[in-house]
Amino acid sequence: MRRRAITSRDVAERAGVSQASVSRAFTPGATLSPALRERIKKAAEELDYIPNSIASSLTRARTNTIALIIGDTDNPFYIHVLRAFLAALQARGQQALTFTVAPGATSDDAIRQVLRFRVDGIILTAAQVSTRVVSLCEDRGIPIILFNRYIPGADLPVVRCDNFGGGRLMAQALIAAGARSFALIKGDPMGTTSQDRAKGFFAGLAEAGLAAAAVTALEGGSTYNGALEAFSRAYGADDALPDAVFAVNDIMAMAAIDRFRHQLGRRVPEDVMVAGFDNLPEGARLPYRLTTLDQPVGKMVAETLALLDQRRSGEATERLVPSRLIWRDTVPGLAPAAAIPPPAPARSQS
Amino acid sequence: MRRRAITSRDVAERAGVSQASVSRAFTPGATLSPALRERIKKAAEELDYIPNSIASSLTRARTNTIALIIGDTDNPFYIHVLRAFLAALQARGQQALTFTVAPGATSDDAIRQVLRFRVDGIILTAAQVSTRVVSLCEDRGIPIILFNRYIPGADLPVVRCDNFGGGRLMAQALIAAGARSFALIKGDPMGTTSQDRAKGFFAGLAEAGLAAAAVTALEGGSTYNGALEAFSRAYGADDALPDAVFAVNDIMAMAAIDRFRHQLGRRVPEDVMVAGFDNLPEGARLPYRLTTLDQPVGKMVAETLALLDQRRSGEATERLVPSRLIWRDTVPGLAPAAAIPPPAPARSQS
DNA sequence: CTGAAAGCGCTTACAG
DNA sequence: CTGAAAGCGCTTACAG
Repeated sequence: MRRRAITSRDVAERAGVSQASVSRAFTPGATLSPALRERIKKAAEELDYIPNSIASSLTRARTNTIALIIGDTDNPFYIHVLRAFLAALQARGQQALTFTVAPGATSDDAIRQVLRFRVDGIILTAAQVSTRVVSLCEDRGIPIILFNRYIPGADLPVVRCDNFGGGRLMAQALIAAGARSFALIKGDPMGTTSQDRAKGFFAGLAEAGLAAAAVTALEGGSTYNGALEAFSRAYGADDALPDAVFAVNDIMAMAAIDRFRHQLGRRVPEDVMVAGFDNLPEGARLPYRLTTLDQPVGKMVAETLALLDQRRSGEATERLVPSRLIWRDTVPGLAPAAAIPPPAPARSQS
Repeated sequence: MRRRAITSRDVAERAGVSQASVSRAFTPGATLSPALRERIKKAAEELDYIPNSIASSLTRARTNTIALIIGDTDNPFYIHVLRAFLAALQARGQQALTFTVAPGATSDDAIRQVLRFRVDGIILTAAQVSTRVVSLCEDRGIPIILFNRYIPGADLPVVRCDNFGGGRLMAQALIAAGARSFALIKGDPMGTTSQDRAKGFFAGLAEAGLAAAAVTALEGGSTYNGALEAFSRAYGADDALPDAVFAVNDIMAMAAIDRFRHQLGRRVPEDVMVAGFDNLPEGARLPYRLTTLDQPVGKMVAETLALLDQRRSGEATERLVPSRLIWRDTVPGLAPAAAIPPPAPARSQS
């Protein structure tokens, strides 16, 4: 039943040429007379020949495969990032070896796996790595690029949003909207993204002369449920609410809105303003109409792949992409709702 | 800079053994004296040796890699499915080569790619294939398993939810809740999933003596935005609403609720009942509290991997998994809200 | 238990 | 332009 696979040698025999010529017929750019090429293609077609790229990977020492390691699949933002990478990689004709890593866990195991496969590059999203494993990659000349995260010790190329700048911008915006007391809900304590957004937010407040005492800090673990619990513990039925809540990502901002509206019967933005960060398509929908900061996923993905192409794994590079304020309805009064561009989805409409 | 990779030969030299013994030291189950094994492991460690699985794939004719082809990343359900597969595959020590396919497009190109890579199996989710490509897989002994879809022509193993039964069940439930006029919104016109749910729904109505005339059928393309547009066209501010809406998936049910509540100012369920299918975690949240049918993703994924292990690619097998009614707040009166189990997330809380 | 050798299916200098 | 041959880094009969 499971017959031996058809190889280039079988095709060669049928076409009456050498095996090397068959290989050339399937190698773009190889020199081969049109006559031979045609004869070979015909024989290959008749035999349903499909070249074995495992074998070609072995000789060329390139697999045409990129590893995608994603550390926070609970945050829809990284799902959109994953979709964008998968689409972009496919468009480039590259394969994607996808790994997910439990939050908090290190991606060392995944990377060791990936190293066996001799991938052409590694993209690391919202996940941790040890410097030990980073140097294993460097020794092998396999570029590893950080997406929206940096690692203080290691000197890796990174593409990230200006998280600090975004946090600062949002502080200014909320102050302009009249807020003077705040809650800030943070995400992954190990993640530089959450930390930088929080730092930027505090910096923005400080510049306006508002003390850190005006801020209640909460931990939401970057998930909807984590944030819902944090808000439930922090704000009961009779508690006074802050003027504004800044969630370091949209999914936690959505949890804030749900807590206030559906469990406490408060109004957003009249009783409490809420703002997020990411510009998820989900946050743009009618139950939320969330004011947020846009992370340009498409642009960040393109920058990442461009860095990968340069593959100077030695030189550290940083591509900082700015975020942009998106005014919707959960913070009052600064921009007409109609003027707000919808988020640009990764590939199609969500 | 990029030095030659360390191979088993280097390790052999350092340990003073043959290259074959090094290979055995890294092959579970191979016979090798403990003394040698230890000496080899030590040398390997010192050299940072990582076995090349491209080479081993070539000799063993197994890559330990499964292709995941997913055709509808706009529907969050399939994102949850993808996450579940990635987690399960990793737990089994297998790699996942992930492809997305644009809705409506065929996965033939992706499968041809994958065939070059000599994957150990292909899982096809919400995507089309041609019978031509199916037979290419069969010829090569590569099992291909359909997840939540079947292909009338081809005789492929499939794991799917009892979509017909679920649609029928929901018809009965809505009738029991008092509904007599209905809107039904369908998804991908090419997808058997959407079709079967709709058929089951009509069957359930017919059994209760309700004519198909009591149903307004809409096309939502399985997306939030597609469904929102369909409802916007079908129901304006002054239009009478049906007693109940059955959306063939949750994401379209969420669009229905948003349209009615936020754009038309109607109440759900008082003015119109809404039910979905999938039991998305998103639909369980406070703004929706959606009544729906649960698809047991974890179980379906486990069944799929079990089928893959059998890899009798000739025999067609069908694993039908039942769905279960989840009563929440968008259909009144049949079960206490507190008694409803939350959806079981793929890996952790969403 | 261990080693020498053949082989997996390609690519790519090297000749001609 | 084309072919014969070596080689990529493993695994696995086959001897000993």
